[in-house]
Amino acid sequence: MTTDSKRPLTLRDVSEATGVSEMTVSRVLRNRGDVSEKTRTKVLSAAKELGYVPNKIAGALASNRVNLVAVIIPSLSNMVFPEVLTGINKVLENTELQPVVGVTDYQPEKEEKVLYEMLSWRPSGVIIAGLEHTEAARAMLNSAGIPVVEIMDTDGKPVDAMVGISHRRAGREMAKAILKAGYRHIGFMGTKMPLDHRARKRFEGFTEALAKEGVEIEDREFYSGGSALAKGREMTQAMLERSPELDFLYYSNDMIGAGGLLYLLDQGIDVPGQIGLAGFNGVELLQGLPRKLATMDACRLEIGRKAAEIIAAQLEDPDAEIETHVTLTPTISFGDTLKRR
Amino acid sequence: MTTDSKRPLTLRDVSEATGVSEMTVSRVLRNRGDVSEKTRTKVLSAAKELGYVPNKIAGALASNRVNLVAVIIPSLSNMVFPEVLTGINKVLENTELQPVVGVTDYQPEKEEKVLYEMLSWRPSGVIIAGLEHTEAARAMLNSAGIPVVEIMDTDGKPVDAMVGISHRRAGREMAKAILKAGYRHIGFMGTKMPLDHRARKRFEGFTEALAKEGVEIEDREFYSGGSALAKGREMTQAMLERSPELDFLYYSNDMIGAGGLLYLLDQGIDVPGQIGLAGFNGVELLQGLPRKLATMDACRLEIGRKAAEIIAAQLEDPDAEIETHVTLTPTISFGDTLKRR
DNA sequence: GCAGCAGATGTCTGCGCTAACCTGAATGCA
DNA sequence: TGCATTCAGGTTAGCGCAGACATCTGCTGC
Repeated sequence: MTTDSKRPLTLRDVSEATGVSEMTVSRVLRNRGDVSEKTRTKVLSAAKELGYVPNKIAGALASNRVNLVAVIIPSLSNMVFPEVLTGINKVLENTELQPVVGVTDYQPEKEEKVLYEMLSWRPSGVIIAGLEHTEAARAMLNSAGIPVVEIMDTDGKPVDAMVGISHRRAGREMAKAILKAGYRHIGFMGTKMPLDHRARKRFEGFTEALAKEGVEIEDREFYSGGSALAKGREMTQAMLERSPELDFLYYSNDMIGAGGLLYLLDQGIDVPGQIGLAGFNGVELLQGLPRKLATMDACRLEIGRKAAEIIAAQLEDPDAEIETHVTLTPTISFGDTLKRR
Repeated sequence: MTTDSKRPLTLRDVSEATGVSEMTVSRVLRNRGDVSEKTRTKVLSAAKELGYVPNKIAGALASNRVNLVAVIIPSLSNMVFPEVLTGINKVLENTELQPVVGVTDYQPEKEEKVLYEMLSWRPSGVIIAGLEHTEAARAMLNSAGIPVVEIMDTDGKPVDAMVGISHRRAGREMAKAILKAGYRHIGFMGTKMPLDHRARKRFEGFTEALAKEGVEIEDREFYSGGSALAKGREMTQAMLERSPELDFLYYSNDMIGAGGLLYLLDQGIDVPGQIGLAGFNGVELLQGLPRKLATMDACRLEIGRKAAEIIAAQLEDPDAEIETHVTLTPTISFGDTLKRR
């Protein structure tokens, strides 16, 4: 079918094969301008026959248009960002735009590097996680001259647009719910991640709301690496041995919360009677647990969707009036682990 | 710091700011050729000052070199592909190469489209999941003139290189292990995915090895969508109500297996005495379960790593002798759910 | 003192494509 | 019939950068 040639094919090859000019071939392949049905089919069949694939690099340079949207996220290894990506994809699928993903591993310098690399491909927009960036990164975003949406978090000032939830508020709300349910001796477990600003903000909001009622966290532990589920188990065991008086455990994510839940059930401990539990994220996984862990939905899909919509809308009409500061409201889910019986 | 100008910056702007030629600026920014220390620092500081970001589109067109590696995978929503990506990243981090990810949702037409889109950016290599592609996709891969590595699966003929495991064999081995442990009444649960060829091949290998010993699967069920953990629960319950004589359940992935395990433990059923269980993938999650599910490691990280190494090696020296058909051997892990007491 | 050479820089050209403009033929309409 | 308009297609001129080669300087060695 295709002839394996040395030199990669260009418009000229297709043009020579059909006897029309390169420009006409270009028009056909892009569905632009008036081309007769006859030449159109002739060109298309020749292109297919040859196995011609347009060179977007040349096209982008000539037209100064690139259909790429840079998406920069810290990690792929928990389910939260893939779900955001799904939301982005859903929206961009209906457009000419294509997401391109870069991963930063929660490292600011790496974020800066990835951003630089991506901007050097002159994307049409940027979706980037978080509001905290190096100064250089912020400067790049500022002067890139393209729509920028910072996602996940709205506790801060964005470069351009932002879509997310207030993690501080999320922490506060959970604290209030816990206190309201009557728990008073609270332990906290989370990731050892000084650079996960969202986890940090949740924690701050949490302790702040507790403090307002004169309550303090009585024990805490942080982990890094390893299987989150197993870590949740281990940490929970260790913490309860150390601080048997605790009556509530707040986990910074659902995975370790689920580990803790499984451990407590194993031990025959009454949940939520003796000890209450809550996590964060509202991951789908929880649906299959023996008992539903209390959690708070992080609106991941919706964040991705909204962010992509903002980019798409701004590109379609740069002067359009668009809501550029979107704060979604996470809903708390009490499950079976946050209520006194 | 940076001045927000209308027109995007080019080499010329930096060149004018420093008084040297564009070419010298280009040389400095790419660390190529001899440039005096004095001009080097002058150029670098000017570039930084202006906030100049090179235009890789123009660079790629001029040099005919693109540092992108297309990575095409079916999904991001279970942990297997993200882990493959991690392996790829680990290797490419030490090179100039950059992965670019495309997702196909297990749809051949979408795969074809994504591949076309990616090839139009003229990447330096392609890593693509699976050996089954549309004829057009195969033709594109063939004539792209770049290294191609097909990953995950080695039961078939690759376009160029391949790295993976034999899923047929994986299914057979598991069947043998189950029979050897003495189980005879076997049920199967999996995803309703005619296009997940790897799951299909495992299933084929599995039934084939059972048949060799005169055993047949006595019940089966397929699901799609929803939380895998919850589905595992539901399906397991349904299947055991329907076929109480079963003494072993084989799940096509660990998530539903874990759901099944949790259900059985809830019910107080003796695992593995009364019923044995096994999944597939060796996901990290399992480490935190009350009982370790038997499973088979799919070598995901290693597959990603190897694939990236092949690409990197071929690009470094196209004539190098490289092992291009790599079949890894998955190890079976018996856990606590595959042995008669 | 000058050939010889390496280092440091500039000039010119073209990568493959598309925006913008141009041309010639066919058509419409008063 | 004459002129405007549409259609179908061609021509020209870059987009921003890097390769190839040319140029110029300063220095070594004899």
